Amino acid sequence: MNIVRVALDLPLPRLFDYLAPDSDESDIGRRVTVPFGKASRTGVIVALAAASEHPDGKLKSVTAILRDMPALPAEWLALCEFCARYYQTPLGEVTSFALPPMLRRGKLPRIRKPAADAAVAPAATVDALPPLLPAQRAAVESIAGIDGFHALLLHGVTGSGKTEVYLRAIDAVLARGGQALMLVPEIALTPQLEGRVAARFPGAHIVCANSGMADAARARGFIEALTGRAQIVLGTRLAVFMPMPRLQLIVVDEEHDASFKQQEGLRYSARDVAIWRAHQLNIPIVLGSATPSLETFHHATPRPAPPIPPSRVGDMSSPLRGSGALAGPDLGRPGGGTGRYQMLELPERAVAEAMPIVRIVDTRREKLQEGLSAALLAGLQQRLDRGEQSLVFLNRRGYAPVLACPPCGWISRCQRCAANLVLHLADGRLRCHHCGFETRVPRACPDCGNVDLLPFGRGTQRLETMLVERFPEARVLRIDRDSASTPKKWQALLATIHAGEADILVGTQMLAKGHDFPLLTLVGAVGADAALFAADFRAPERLFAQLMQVGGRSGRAALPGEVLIQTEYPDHPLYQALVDHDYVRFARTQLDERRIAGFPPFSFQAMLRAEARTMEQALDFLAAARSAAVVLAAGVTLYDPVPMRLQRLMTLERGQLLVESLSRPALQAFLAAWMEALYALKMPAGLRWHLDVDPLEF
DNA sequence: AGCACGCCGACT
DNA sequence: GTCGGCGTGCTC
Repeated sequence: MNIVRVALDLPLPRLFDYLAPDSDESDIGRRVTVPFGKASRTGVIVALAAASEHPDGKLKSVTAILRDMPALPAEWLALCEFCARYYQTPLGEVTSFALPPMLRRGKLPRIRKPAADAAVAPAATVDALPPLLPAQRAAVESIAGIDGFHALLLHGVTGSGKTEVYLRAIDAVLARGGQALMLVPEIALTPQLEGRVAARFPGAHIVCANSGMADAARARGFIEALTGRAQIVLGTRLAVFMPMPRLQLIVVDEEHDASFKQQEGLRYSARDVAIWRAHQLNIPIVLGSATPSLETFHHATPRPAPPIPPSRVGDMSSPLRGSGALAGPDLGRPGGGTGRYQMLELPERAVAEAMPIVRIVDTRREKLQEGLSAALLAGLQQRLDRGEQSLVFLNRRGYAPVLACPPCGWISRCQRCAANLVLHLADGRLRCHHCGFETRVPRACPDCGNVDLLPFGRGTQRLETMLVERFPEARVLRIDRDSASTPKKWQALLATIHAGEADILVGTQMLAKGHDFPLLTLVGAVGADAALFAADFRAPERLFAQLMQVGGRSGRAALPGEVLIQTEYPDHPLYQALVDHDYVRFARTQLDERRIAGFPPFSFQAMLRAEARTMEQALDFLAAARSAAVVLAAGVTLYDPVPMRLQRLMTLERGQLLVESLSRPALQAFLAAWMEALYALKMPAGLRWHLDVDPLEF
């Protein structure tokens, strides 16, 4: 009997079998329409079978096997299967997510006439290529010399020429007739990058993949990748699922960036999945960053002597294949890493100028003016006098984080979330940054009628207002999610900056990524200290990366740059490392702390989260989940269920339960068994839960 | 996730 | 006497 096993987009961890008399091997990897209950659905055939465990008489027949495009290759299915296993997500949810929406629904885009792609014209002529620095050349040669799977960390500051190294590596792949995949953190960066790549490979067929694309274009790109017509695929995290039969190189730019981890639905890390995929295909992967994630840095740090037995290559159960199923991480060896990746250093800027000078401004003894120190104000005045641009970096939008009535103690709170409403004076509203709720700013205190409500704290709007008053001759431009709410507005702001029509920029982390501002010579960082003592153990790592990145915006052209960091902890090692541009020192210090505390990368984690109408319900469920887990939990630590840091979101109370292990395989084995138990657990109505493997947020 | 079936309160 | 609440059970 011909039976097909179908992955359907349902929150059920199993496949569904259907009769398909006319099916054969070539249908594995095809989309298929099937009757389901009283509805019809589209899924993917992942296997054929001669018999089903489901009672024979109850099998339905497929409606239609869609043979309208090439079947998805076995390695694509294997990639989805890995994600399903590793992230404990039903296979049908993974395949559905990995397909563009149009194909998922069983449709096809209208196929464009195959534009007469010139035969592969790999590179511009060699003499037109920019010259390489010695370190770049060494990196290019290292990559070129690789045969088979190899992960490389390309570590280099902003401006050190990482992109040029990627392009050379891609060039070599195209010359061999292969396909290359390049992942970048943000949609906003793809057009810019696409321009650069297209200019470099004028004859090549380049395809973009990101969630902002129109349905048809995305589906078309997917099919072009699948048929092998696309030579280069550029995209955000979801592009890691593009089928590419001749894939020979993966590049992950800004690999440390948190946006490679999806925070909802399939909570995958595109960087980690990319590493697994490179291993699966036995090809090299290049991870690039000025401030690598500590996980990656750890793997790219050589093992300490004496050498530990070689790692077990070929263990497909984990994306960062491990040092053997039962081996723990390398605890107790300060300064040592795992040596699984190769480190490629780009120590200097490719363009001729020096790194910006970083200075710490001690604000403990000083009376600040609206949060700004005399040193920063003087710096701004100086740049203004010289006709250069400055940037004040404050990672908090709005006018003030809260509005309060001092006499009676009222503060602006969100009705739906355990959070304050942020004052947005520019449009006279109070807004919740978590759920989007907003109201007019009240004229008087809703509790006591007092009309003297006071804003507390400072956001970008308030800084902007202050700077306009303080420097009336300056053109002050604010760049945050409010002022750059659409791509069009964002482009307009960028154009204004590039045209030199702004003197002082006030901005959030939006400004930190990927853009050069040639006229910018001063960056002031305000309010950074908060991250130093945050509950999240990754906060310092993020702060360092952010300050390094925002500092890198200054002094990229002919003008030297300066960075002023205002702090009440001028001696903090994080800031001192920034002064010295010493990422490696910072990373080692952090890794030592993590080693002692037993945090990743020295342990592996998963987070079970639950949301319900009451916190009691949420925590009760987590407690029940914990009880169900205890018998399974060999080699795994289960912590107590606790409320999440943002306790209530959209009127739902949220709790979480952390699971930790020194062994990734042990954690994986535990999670698989645990999920089975959890699916069997009875749930109060309205309770929802999910598992987050390798969580980034706590 | 949908979508059924299935027993207990206020409406034409 | 019926419309409808969401509890629980199933989908090849």
